[in-house]
Amino acid sequence: MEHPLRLSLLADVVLPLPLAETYTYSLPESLQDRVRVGCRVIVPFGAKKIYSAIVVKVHGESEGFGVKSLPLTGESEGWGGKSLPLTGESEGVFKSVLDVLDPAPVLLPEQLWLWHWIADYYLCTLGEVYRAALPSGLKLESESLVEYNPDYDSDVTFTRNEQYVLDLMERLREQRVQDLQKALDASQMVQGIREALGPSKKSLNVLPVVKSLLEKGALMMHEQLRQNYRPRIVHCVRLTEAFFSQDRLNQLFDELRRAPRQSDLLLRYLDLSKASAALTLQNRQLLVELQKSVLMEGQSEAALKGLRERGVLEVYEREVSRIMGTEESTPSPRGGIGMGSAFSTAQQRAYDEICTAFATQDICLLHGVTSSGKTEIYIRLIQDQIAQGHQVLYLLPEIVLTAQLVERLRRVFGERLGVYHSKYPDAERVEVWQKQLSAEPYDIIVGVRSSVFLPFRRLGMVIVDEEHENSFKQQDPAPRYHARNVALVLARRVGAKALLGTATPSLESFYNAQQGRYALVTLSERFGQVQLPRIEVVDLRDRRHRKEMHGPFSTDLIRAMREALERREQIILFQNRRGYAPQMECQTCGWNPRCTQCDVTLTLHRQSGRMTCHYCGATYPIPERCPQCEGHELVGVGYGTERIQEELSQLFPQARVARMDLDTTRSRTAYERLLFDFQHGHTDILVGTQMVTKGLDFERVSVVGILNADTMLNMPDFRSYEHAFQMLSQVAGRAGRRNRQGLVILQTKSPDLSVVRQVVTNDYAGLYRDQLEEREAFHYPPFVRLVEVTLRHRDVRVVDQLARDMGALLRRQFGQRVLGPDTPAVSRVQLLYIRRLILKVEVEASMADARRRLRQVRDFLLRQKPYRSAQIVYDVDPV
DNA sequence: AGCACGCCGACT
DNA sequence: GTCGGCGTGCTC
Repeated sequence: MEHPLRLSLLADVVLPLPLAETYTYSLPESLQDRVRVGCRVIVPFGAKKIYSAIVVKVHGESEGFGVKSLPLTGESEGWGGKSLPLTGESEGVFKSVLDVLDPAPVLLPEQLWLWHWIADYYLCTLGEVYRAALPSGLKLESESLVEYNPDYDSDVTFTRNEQYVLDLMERLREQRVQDLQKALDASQMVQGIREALGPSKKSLNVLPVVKSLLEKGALMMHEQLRQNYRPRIVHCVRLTEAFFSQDRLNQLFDELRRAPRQSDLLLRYLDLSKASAALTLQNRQLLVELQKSVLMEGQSEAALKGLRERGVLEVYEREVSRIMGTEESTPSPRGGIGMGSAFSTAQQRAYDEICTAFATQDICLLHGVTSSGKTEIYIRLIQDQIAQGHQVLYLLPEIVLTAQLVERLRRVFGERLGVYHSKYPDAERVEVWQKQLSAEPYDIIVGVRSSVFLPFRRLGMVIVDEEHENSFKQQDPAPRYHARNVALVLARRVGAKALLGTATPSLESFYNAQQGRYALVTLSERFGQVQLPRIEVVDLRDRRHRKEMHGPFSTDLIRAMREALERREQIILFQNRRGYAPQMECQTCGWNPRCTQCDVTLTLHRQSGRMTCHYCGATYPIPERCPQCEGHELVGVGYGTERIQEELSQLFPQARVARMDLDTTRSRTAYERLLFDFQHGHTDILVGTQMVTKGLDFERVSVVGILNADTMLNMPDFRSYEHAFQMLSQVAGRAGRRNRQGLVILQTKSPDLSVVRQVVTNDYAGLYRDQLEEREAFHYPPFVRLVEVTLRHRDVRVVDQLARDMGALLRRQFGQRVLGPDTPAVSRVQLLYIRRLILKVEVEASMADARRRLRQVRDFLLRQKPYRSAQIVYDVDPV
């Protein structure tokens, strides 16, 4: 450390890859003072790739020798070729950092700490956390480009395929390798060359051809970092200072008498800039700045050129935020904060209780029935936080498109509010991220799951709305983290308060409240004395028996809908299956079309005229005849949202019916359109999946129909009743606003289940009591912690053997805490066979120890020959 | 996750 | 005899 001359530094970095280790790079002197922990750097990795990596540690060489992961074999070829002396003193041992991307860290120390916590707790790698945490605009990855070399040696000869690809490249000049295959396939289609290539070949594989063309020098290849994020630039026009005086302008108009176009343009400029000045007031700069595109509408470019040459106007570029656009029309009520809207006495009491609770406790559960006005309470708490100079993170589940809520919060908080949502363009998320790091960050962020990763310098409170929602738990790619729990960990770390709000608390949270770990505040009164809806249970078996079913609708439901339509009120129908029919069946022999890659029946989609696998997304044409018996009658069995919509149109031809499910809400705009239409009464009946259950507030919904509650009640899951209660209560809560009690028709084959009764009487306490008792008796959360183990392999025999081996190994470690292996209901997805084990860890036991053993078991098994190509996935606290 | 290297079947 | 399939191992 005391070498005064040159201390060469090393940086440990995290790559955006699922790798367990950090990697060490040397820091060229020129970069040393720019690098800090939390910065992004560009590093080469492997033979050719280049990535942006995050610096997690900067250290001197001797210290850096802790990188045991380096295989010090001494005969590494690729980088430097030097042997690696055990002292690690030599240059060339490590590759160099190529560049530093950020002048200041993009991650604050708390974020990095949180990354480590997540990787450790959820049994994943830092690289996986990195991938989830940063918006893709901040994650750079190189791509290979092939380029046509016009100067290639004309003596070389080419095969027919080479010549073909070369001709293509001569036109394209430069192309991403991934795109070249597509370009080739497309041109083959057009030219019908397939036959020329021989009938046996499905399609020409470009990679080998490109490789030989590279060797022959006809193509060149290089790696390029793709910059995904570009700031938005607008061109602005302003009057130069020389012409700020009225006299000078008058003189100018004289000069311009022969140039009417220029004169017009200048007049227009003065006009428009004054107009905008009138709106924005007092700012002298804004008085003269105008967006070029606005100014130039219907004007001539030549006139602008003339005025620029005279030095009257100047054109310049300005970076603008995508987030607010340029319309600053929303008045930002900076002074309005602290006013607050009128609280009901119940709200005031709840607010007071929360404040009192926070004096002694850090986490508070707000249990408030649907429409009790929780949002107003949040707003007041946010205002308090802002007044104290703190920031607030407001988390909400993925599915609730934030539009309604954001609109409401925007009215109160104006530009102090930032929105972080996966359905927004990535560039906007990058800007939110950068603003958080700036000197003037947002005071409140409303965001989904991934916003727990955003940097905050002064976080004072986290609000988790709809805390019971499962979409807070990331399912598929690791990290499988629960944003609510991560937010709680973050809050504790930075000393912030946490408020969990919901009408139907998760069992875990309510249990924590009962145990005194969380404060509990209850709000049992709907705002404005609106009554809870009346829930009518309709026994499907009985109605079927009495022939009172019309397809999926009982006569009870039809009557309720008809009456609502006559009163010009709106209806929401909930059916938790998308598509037309969840299954198809041959009328003659009973055959069902199944997915070739997954162990499931295919869902019929009328809209696309195809059959779809809801597990892998594959689609198939509808066969003309049954492949088993040649029969012609293949019919859809059961009801999806698409079919419900169709039946409704027949039942009520005059009603306007809309459908809200995954298929109709692919884009944010489509989603918002649907909501807008419903909200403004352009739709009478809204049919949908879970999406319609989530916190949407509509004024005129008087009837809610749950077409078939049994799909939820029969789930083979220890949480199925809890989930069913949550979902049914939430959807029921959509009914009956203001002046009239709503009506919910709940259709089920099991009307006598206790959970159905509890939904009807809104008896959360009853549900909680029953479920908790069961959880305790059968050792489920919150009495134990679960880790779900999923094994996948292409070969059934291998996966079965692995499942047995793993079961044995885990039992040796954990004894009877291991359940399984089992074969899940859907036993094969995307050609992979699936097995499952569950580990139950007592809450008193050391989870850290359990995690360490789980890691060991996984690493051990994946080193075994036959299991190398297997997937072993741990899901900590599965939902 | 890429990607390169290496070992066995269906085409020239 | 080669081309090209994907199993296996490595990346500072």
